[in-house]
Amino acid sequence: MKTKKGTSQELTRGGIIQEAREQFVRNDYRQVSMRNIAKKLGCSHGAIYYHFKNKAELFYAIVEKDFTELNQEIDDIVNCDDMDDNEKLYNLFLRFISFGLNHQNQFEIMFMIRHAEVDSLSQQSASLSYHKFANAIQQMVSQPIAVKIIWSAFISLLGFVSHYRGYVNSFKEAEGAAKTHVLFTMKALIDS
Amino acid sequence: MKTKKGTSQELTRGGIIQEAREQFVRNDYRQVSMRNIAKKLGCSHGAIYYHFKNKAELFYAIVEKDFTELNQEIDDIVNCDDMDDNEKLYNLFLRFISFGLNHQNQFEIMFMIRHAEVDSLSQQSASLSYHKFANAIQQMVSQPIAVKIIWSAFISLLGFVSHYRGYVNSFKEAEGAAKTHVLFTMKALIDS
DNA sequence: TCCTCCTTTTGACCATTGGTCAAATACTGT
DNA sequence: ACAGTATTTGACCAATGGTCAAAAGGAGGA
Repeated sequence: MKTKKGTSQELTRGGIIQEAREQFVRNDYRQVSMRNIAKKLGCSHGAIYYHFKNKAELFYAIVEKDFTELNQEIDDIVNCDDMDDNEKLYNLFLRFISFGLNHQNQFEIMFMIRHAEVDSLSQQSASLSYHKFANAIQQMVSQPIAVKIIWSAFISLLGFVSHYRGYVNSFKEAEGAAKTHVLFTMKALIDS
Repeated sequence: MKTKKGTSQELTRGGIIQEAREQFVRNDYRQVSMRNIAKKLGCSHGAIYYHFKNKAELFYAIVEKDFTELNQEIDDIVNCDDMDDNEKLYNLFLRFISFGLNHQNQFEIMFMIRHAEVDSLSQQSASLSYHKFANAIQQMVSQPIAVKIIWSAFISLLGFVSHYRGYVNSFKEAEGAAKTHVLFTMKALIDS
């Protein structure tokens, strides 16, 4: 049986992830330590290694969950009936940035920083999210657009997140600049 | 007297920087260790701390030098007489990306990653380079452009470097994509 | 040559990290 | 109660950045 202690104090994957996420929200991958997570959980750091092979795997568990959320958001916009294509595109871009700035450290690991430890795990998820994003764009634009151009648009949004992460604590703080940048990016995309 | 050993084996700021740069080119800030630099220099790691207050200061010394180079390149393009404004803009953007991908780890510290240790030092240089860049753009475009738009163009280029760093070892390997992205960014900038 | 003063350098030391693992502990089913 | 398995512990390892008293190396003067 995998289930154990029906009592109070159990150390579960879920519990570890929860605490790890809390630390991960505020600090970057390398600043968060297994020992500190353990301390907050009231267990030894060794115990965490029973539930997760290593730090990378623990963080990937978080990243994966959050990216499911991003994929869902993309789908929601694509399937929404209340907007025309232009509005959809605008919202898609803005949501992408919003997600990036509200999940800064997860985003960093997925799309920005190459991290030998985490890469092998995150690459697939990142690629999946990108393809959802690219497909969404294709559907929202009247004439077919070169893949290269979509890629440039993606890169452009990535740049926004890449720069503002660290300067800003949440999307709200950069909302104005984000809207400008989204319009900027749309202009290049649509007039192509 | 500051001067010492007229003999062979002296440990100088310059020598340390040179070795540090070599390591910094291949590895990221946190992967480079003072101890390894010392080992390659044939001295103890403590000795480096005599010449540099800490790791951040050592790396800033490198970063600063490289950014002087970037500023120079920007000036060269602005003052060049063989190109019209559009060509200049194209080259400015491409050179910016080129610099970013050929100085990945320096660039990362200057424009991308927020690093409490290094930030206080690098902020000024980064800001200076950005302003040179922004002014150059203003000069190359016929009608005056909103500051916000220039900022978006900068962010867009930053995104390119931000993503390709780590996937690619030098500008050459991403040249094709870079050209596409530069044209993409110019389109948004000029049609504004 | 020897002694002093100042500049460098050393290497032991500290705290902290990710990770491992044998041994101890807590549970579960019988 | 016992056996067997699922967890936890904490000592241990190899790194890291950083500090600092002590040692070494030089230059100049007597």
